Amino acid sequence: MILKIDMSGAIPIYVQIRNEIVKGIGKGDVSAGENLPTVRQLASELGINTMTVSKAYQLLKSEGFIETDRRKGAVVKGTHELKGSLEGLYREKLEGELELLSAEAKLRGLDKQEFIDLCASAFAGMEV
Amino acid sequence: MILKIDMSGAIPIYVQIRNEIVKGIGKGDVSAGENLPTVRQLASELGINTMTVSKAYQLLKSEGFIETDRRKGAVVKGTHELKGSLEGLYREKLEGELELLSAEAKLRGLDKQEFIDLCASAFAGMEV
Amino acid sequence: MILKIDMSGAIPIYVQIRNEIVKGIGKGDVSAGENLPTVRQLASELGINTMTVSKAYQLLKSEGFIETDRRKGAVVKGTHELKGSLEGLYREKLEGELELLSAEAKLRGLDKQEFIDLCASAFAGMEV
Amino acid sequence: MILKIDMSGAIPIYVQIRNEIVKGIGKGDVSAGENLPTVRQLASELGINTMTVSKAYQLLKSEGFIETDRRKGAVVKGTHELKGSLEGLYREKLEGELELLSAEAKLRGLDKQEFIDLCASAFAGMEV
DNA sequence: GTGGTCTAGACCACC
DNA sequence: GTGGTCTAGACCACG
Repeated sequence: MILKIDMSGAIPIYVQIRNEIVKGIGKGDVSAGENLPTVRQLASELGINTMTVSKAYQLLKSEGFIETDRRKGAVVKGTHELKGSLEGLYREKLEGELELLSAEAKLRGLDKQEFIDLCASAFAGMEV
Repeated sequence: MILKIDMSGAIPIYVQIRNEIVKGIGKGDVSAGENLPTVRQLASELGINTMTVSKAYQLLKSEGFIETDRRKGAVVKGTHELKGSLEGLYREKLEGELELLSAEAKLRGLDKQEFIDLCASAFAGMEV
Repeated sequence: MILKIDMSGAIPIYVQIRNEIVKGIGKGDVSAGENLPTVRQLASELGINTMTVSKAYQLLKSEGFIETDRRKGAVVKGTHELKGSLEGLYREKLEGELELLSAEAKLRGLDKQEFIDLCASAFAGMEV
Repeated sequence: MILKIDMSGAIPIYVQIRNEIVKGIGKGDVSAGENLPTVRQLASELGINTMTVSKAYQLLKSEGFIETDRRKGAVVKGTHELKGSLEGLYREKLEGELELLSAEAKLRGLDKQEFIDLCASAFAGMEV
């Protein structure tokens, strides 16, 4: 498990870790039922504080992406277990972010087709 | 010019203002050459400090979305004046964000078509 | 007399006018003894307030670059009349600015020769 | 880290701080990878508000001279990481400033050789 | 009237 | 501990 983290930059490290792991699950780098590295492992790999990693894991857990078991550590949950939870709120948030991204894309000179192609190829990267 | 701002919440107010204005420009609520409200106006409308609004305007200025003309206040720039500059960096950032969004969408149970439809309708909401 | 003015941007318009005129005198576009356009002329050409132009002329006068005569308007002074005045202060200011420019040039990757070549060609542009 | 700041005077304090730090990096007073004083430290040394220092740091950051690492504070970037980005715009700005300086130098009675010597010795003051 | 700057003091998230 | 954010109120230069 190798994560791209930008130590400087505005986004908090624990959020970056969370994001990278969500991407990793989406891409199938780690599948449902598999273990995430331990907090200590990941912290030492990235050269950061264990608290920071722990915070990321707690975030992932609270969002329903993983479960933490005292014996097995952090385990990725299946997609179907996630569906339906917070459905409405999530949709709203997603739509808001897409609205912002598409506004910016348009102002940067992308046309509709280019934008949609980018969206499609991003999603395609997720397919197993 | 009415902006939806979440006073509590993690995203800094000045970033929210920036985002809302980018959306507004994208949708055509304000067109190239038109004025944004003055710093004082917007600040009093939103019930916040002028410096917070000023910070948002400076951010928009540094990103090339607006200009501040000493005589006319803040003016929206044309879309074409933006193209090309830092093109590559922007693409990379956009792709990264779409990757994250599509990973999360997939894990939340959306299929490819649903995701793309959402992207398309977000872009369609922008000015023709 | 055509001046490049950036209406937005950090530098006050009257300072930009002052700078452009100093460059113009240096290049020989206007020679010692010649007239500058009247305040009204220049203001209408640039589409700005007469007060702004007037302020620029007052600045040039206070620095000794021009003289204003009620009958003849603003007249460019000769180089020799300028020499010696404020000699020490000017040198200090110039050295300070060159220090900053060379620091920045170095950090931007220019080597000494490139920097000096730029300085030389800038000065060469001034020779009549 | 001691900076010469002119509290009264036209140039904003945060710009002066930025300029002094750029010079400091150029001269090698602080090298790549080294830390700048913390915002609070510098603010109390200079007897000014933290926000003013913060503004200077953000400016330096936006220009690519420093990074702010949440763990280590503000860190000077290597010179090479700067090269190439916005190269053209920078050159234009530098040439414009040199044009103004050399025009003024000529009108103040400096000849070409004197001017170039000043440029050369300014650059020579920078770190080898 | 505008935006830009600064202060003094405060709170917060991050690590 | 750090930098980031925000406030309330003020002053200034610009045009």
